Amino acid sequence: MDDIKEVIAKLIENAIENSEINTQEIKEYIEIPKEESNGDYAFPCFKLAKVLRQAPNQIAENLKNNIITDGTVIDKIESVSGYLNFFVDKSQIVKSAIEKFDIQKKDYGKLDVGNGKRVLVEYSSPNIAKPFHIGHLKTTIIGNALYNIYKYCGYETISLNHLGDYGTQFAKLIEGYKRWGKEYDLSTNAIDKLSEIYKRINELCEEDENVLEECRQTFKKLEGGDEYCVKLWNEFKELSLKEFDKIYDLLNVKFDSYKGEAFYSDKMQEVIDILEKNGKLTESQGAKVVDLTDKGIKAPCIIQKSNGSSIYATRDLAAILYRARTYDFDKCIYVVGEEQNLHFKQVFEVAKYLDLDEKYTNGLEHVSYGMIFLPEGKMSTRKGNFVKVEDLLNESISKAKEIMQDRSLEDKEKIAKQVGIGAVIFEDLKESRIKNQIFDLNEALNFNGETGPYVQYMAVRTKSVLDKAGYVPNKDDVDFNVLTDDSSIKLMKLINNFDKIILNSMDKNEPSIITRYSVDVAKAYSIFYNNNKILSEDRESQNARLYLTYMTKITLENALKLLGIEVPEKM
RNA sequence: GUUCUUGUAGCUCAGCUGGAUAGAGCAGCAGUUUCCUAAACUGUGUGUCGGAGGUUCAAGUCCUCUCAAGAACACCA
Repeated sequence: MDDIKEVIAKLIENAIENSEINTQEIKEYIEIPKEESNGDYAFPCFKLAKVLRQAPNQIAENLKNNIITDGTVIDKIESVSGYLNFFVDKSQIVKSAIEKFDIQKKDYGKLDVGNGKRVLVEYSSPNIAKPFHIGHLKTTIIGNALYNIYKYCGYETISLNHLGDYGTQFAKLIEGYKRWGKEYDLSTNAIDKLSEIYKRINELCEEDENVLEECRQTFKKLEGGDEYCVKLWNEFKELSLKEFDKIYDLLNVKFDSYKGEAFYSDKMQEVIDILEKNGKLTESQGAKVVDLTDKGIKAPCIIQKSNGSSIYATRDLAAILYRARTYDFDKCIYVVGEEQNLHFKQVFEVAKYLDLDEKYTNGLEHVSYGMIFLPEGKMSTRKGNFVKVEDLLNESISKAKEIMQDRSLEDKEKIAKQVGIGAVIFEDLKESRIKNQIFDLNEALNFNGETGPYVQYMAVRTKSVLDKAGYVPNKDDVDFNVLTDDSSIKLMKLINNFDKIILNSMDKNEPSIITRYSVDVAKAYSIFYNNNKILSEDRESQNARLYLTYMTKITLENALKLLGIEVPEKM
């Protein structure tokens, strides 16, 4: 339908007796009216008022008289209060949309803007030995969706799970294990027990400053490669990964690399050396820092603690060096909560002092998202008030099962999983990333209205209609005029927008744009379905409607796939 | 205190890079299954777009100020 826009722009250009305004400019001004009664395209004449020294409504009126629509795709033109409204021949809209779809079919919406470029997506990055709660869900789900979206746009995409497997917290755990390890059997529910130990040692640290100091010393030992500490650390890590993989399997999330913070522990010295060489390191209160006040950041970035041990900023910097060399990335995005805004601002600034090519430092981007609260407040692993992802998913799955119990379906187990998990993923991708969210179980388990199951249901519906028909018609067998009613046109126009939606979603790193779009398509199909009998004796109209059903099916499936949601065969 | 983010219907949120009468879902109420799956569809809303100024032919959208909520602000990540 871009071709139609082009035609309109040309028509307008030819009608304007002023060469200062070119087609490109006009094309940018052309918009799609919200109200259908205002046509398919509209050209606001206000911007021309100054150039042409005429009132907008007069310009519109003149243009209307000067534009010759004979032999074009334009049915009629109306001039309404400064707007020039274009009504396009409906069958042309249908034709244009179908031809565009037919080129790609199953790959509909796929783009090539990223061809030859590589993007790294760091996400999930849970802390070892801590329960995977709903606070970690957003980064995992958003990151996975972005990974899919970039890939669909032609990028070579690499997913990184930057495990939180380092730091004083570990030393605390080791200290706790030393004290009470014998009381726990780590062969089952390891994470629950480890977090219990973590909770206990934290309480002790709060009571006794000496214990905290002991933990800091233990961290130094761990960093120094102390055998006992490293052995424990490895054990904890393996136990944790096993638990995380259970959830990643459920969510169908995969990582190309699990290199956590510890991996960079021996790569930090280089960061310090380069910064030192470039004269960027200063001593402050015993610590080595990079001052960033000239960059408008008041807080300095700590590179080395006063006791000589490392800090996470240094590890992130080492990771940037490593990734630039290993992956030669064009873009490296970090899907991490907004509470780390300052941290990434600092790290990205300091990265510019690491003698890296600008390509890399310009490609760094923090994709932040809002916080999740429980109705009773902030979640805290230490205090033990959190909702585990595993529990949430299981609850969602049993809810799906419950709804299905009276239906005769095969493999309800599988369907319940697809629907239950789809609902949770969808819920997390529905709103703009940045919004804070108070977790509401009822809302998460609501399967009616603008939800995952709703969109899945519509996708399944397209499948069963096609199944019942037993064939997918050929493009050439479609009579475009069958699809010119309001509900068909609306659906057709929406489907035609898919590529623009994907591009927009990628540009903004905002999967919710696709989520909302999928609801729009599903809703439009539902209305179309209710208004039109698809399967009928009339072969002409059946073919046309079946083809639109096929277009809807592919669009919904691809949209959901980008979000990381499966479509069941039946539900 | 400083910086960042958010503020749109009872609740949760859309609102494209300023454009025509600000939209959905949920909750509520009232309807729709001899007809391709009712996880559906139809109808039903008196909104100071947090407030005040300003820019513009045009502001929910841009600028300034202000109020409220959340977050961050040196050796946790």
